[in-house]
Amino acid sequence: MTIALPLLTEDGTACCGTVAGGALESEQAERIARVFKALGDPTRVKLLSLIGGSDTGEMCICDLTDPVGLAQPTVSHHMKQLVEAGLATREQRGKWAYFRVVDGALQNAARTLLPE
Amino acid sequence: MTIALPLLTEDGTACCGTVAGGALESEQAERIARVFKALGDPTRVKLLSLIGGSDTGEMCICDLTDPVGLAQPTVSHHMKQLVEAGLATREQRGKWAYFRVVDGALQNAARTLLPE
DNA sequence: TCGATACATCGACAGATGTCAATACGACTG
DNA sequence: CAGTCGTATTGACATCTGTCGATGTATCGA
Repeated sequence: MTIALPLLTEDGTACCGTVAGGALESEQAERIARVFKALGDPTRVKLLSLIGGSDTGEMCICDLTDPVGLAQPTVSHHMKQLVEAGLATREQRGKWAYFRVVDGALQNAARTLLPE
Repeated sequence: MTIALPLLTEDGTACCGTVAGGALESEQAERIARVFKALGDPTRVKLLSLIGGSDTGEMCICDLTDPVGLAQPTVSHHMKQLVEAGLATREQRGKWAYFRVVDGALQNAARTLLPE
């Protein structure tokens, strides 16, 4: 199964820019910043760690509201941010929406901070 | 219950041992988010890549305003954010303020995203 | 000493962000 | 079908953020 890599561009040449690898084009900087912006909120960091640390690897909103101590709409809002950043996926099963951490997404984000 | 949470494990100190309470989790989540918040702006990502990719490894504000296309106070503001996040250092030499990327800071940030 | 240069800070502003209550929507259940 | 449950959306609000012009501060050169 192939997963979209939010940090990588489609064109082969200017692909894979890293923060540590020299001057970045604006487009690459924006792409990189978009992911880290999603990681720039303590609630979202906690949400990702909760989901990724769960035994099944997936959690629904109702299981997340209590640990983070925020209202349901707020948690829903944060999860939407994470999904749009390519860090989480949403799957509806019955009444529940199950969220997972996208496999490899955090590794890809980390890679943009390391020297090439 | 103690879970190995890649995002919440401290690199050196007080790692994942006795205190896996919620309060400590929040504190670590905040510390992690603070760094990524600084990386969550395309201008700051570009600034870091410019400085880190320069031949001397350091640049002054006057050399940074043109590449990012923003006014001097704005660049100064962004560099302050990066310094406060621990990602850059500032050194005054004569009229100029030279900024460097903190050695190992990006690697440490990356490590908080990787599995233990 | 005077002017120029490099930078930080201030004040202001528009826009983004995090939060919640209220509400709407969809799916199950009786 | 009616009601309940889990989520998403909306609207509202306070706060934060990015940006710039104007101004203050320190340093250097003439």
